[in-house]
Amino acid sequence: MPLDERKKQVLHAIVDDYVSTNDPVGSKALIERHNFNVSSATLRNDMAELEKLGYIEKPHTSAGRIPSDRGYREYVDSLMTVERLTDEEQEEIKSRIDTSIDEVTDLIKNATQTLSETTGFVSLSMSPRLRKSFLTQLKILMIEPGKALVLMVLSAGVVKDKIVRIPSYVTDEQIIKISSSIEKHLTGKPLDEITLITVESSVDNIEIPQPLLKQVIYEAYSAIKQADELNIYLEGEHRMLELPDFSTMGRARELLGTLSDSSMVAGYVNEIAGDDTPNDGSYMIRIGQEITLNGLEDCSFITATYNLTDSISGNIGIIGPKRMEYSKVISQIDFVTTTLNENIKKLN
Amino acid sequence: MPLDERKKQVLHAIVDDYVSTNDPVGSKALIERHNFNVSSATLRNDMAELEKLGYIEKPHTSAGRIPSDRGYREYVDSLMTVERLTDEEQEEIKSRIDTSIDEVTDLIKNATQTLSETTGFVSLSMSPRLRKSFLTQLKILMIEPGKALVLMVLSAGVVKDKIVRIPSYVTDEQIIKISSSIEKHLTGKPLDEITLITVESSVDNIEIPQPLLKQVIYEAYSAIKQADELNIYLEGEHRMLELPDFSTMGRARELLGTLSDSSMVAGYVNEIAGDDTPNDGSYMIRIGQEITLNGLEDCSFITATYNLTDSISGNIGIIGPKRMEYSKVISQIDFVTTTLNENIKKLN
DNA sequence: ATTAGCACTCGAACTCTTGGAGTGCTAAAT
DNA sequence: ATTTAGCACTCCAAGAGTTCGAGTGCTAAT
Repeated sequence: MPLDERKKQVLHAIVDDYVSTNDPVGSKALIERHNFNVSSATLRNDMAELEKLGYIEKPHTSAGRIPSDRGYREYVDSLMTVERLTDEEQEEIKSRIDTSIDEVTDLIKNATQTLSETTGFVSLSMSPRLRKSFLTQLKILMIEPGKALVLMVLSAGVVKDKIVRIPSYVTDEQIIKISSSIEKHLTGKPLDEITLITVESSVDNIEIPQPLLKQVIYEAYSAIKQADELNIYLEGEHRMLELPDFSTMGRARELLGTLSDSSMVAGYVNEIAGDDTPNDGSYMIRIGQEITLNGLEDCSFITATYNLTDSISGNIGIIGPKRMEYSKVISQIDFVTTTLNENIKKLN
Repeated sequence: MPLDERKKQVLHAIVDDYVSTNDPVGSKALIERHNFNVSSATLRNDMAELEKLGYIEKPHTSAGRIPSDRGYREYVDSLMTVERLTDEEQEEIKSRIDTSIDEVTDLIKNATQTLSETTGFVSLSMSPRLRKSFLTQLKILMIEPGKALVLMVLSAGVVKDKIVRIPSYVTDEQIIKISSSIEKHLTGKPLDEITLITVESSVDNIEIPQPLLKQVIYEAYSAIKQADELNIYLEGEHRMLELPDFSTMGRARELLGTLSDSSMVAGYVNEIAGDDTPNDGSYMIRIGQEITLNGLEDCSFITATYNLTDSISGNIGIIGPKRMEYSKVISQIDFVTTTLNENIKKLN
């Protein structure tokens, strides 16, 4: 049974009021603050109904109501309207984003910081998933005997490198040979199509002792694979302590404890980013219990997608209390992401 | 007036008890827990004296005493004895340190994490100060038109690189020329002796248009300078929330807020690392108000020095509550640092 | 379907009380 | 000159009790 118009308004109002006051909202307060042309008793009936349907709940018998996860979900999906930021707000964000940065990763970091500052929440960004990008250059450079640098340039203009250990008697010439041979065969290949076998077969007819060759190749391969790893960057954890929602030590502790395990968070973000294909290419939301990470039951995740190229993208977003101004936060994320994308384009 | 023997013992006992119980300690409790062969009244007199001298203080009239910053300082400087860790504790630490890591920065990170885990406090490491290290290789590699990678290998075996923008009409050959010319002249020079002028003069007689050359050189120079920047790595901030010392939101907020500004912390650590020349090459301590960072009035800093080479070193240490088991923590830091140094050596 | 009225609930905030651990001081003992 | 026993005093922490107000659900009337 779909909600009738007034019930929708009531739910909308409850979410708005609760978000702004942080107090459970009661029927009387609702009447005072909004122009329902009915009495509080009527609202009480509506609220009882909304509770039965699972949209709102009461912390205890004689308190007002607060939105449940489902209530927030309904609000986000069908009730709210996302407004554009005002010109001032846009200006504010733009001014914080440093346009002089010329390395993509720094650019993304900068946008992430901006996001945390403007929302007041934890922000995060995930490195682009590079499995679809392809190698444009691969060089192995001798650093000193026993130590080499594998340097890769990927299609997105991303540069990755890794120091690898090699047998100390491998010579400069041998490395150069191996390097150019691998490069010749692998250039243009997507990262996820490169396997140990591909790498090995790319150096077929080189007159270098097998075991030695094997080891160098293995190191080169693992360097390539490492370039494909997920990287997450979290920013502004301490801001969570400012929020009344986490003003009890227990909650705060659990939350920051979980966030400190960044690879766990990364895994989760990656998961939800894969789940939804963002409808209009915009944002994905997870609310409260929908989040499977420990200690984030009172949080919401909102992530958007930024693009390095048409096919290579990463995520940027926030983790905030589920009691947040979704409309505003979404438009902030949206604007930051848009600005970020523009700046990335300018770099190419 | 130096403290007489019993007063020293009293102060020692007060610090020990307060650290382990987190309760202000009174004369009776002291008698109960320690073998002073005097009455509580005598201890009361001693305590009054110690208070007059500024070693201890009372939170309020009818509470026990707690050590003042000065009291901790006395304890650390002259009272405590640093014990070796037990074999089990050493084993514990060793097992957490991953010996298979083969990149120095990862090694340091790993040691820092271990330090936070074993102490339960925030740990930190500062990248080595590289100004004294010298260039062993410098290459500029073309990535794509308009984009190049400056790659530096420093004497300590450290590899640094930076993507730089260059005019898009600079050709591969030109870059190679510039690169090898800079490398030839700069190899062997300590970082802090490299100025823009040095770099410029190293490419004196190259037949490349001046303005273009200038820009490439400037970028190369700034890449070199960037390699010399201080980098700090902080780990385990969330653990501070577990401590009773920061169980009030206000303190916790302020603390984490300050720690979130890592460049500020870096600046401070650098400062104190420069202040003291560690006597026996071991650790430096700052207690309570001695720390000039906001919100760290109830903390102590302990840092030690790790060495990449004889002349190149960085810092590793912890930030914990000033109410900590100094003796134990110091030996933990000491052991982690020793282990780290050993592992670094193994890499060379 | 809506509303007025009413009895009932429950937590937040306050006050009050009590108990215990601590102190400083004084006067006697060593 | 130290040390100690004794005592009056202080003050916080914790628990118990009280009050207050915003909320609720239900019923009967509109």
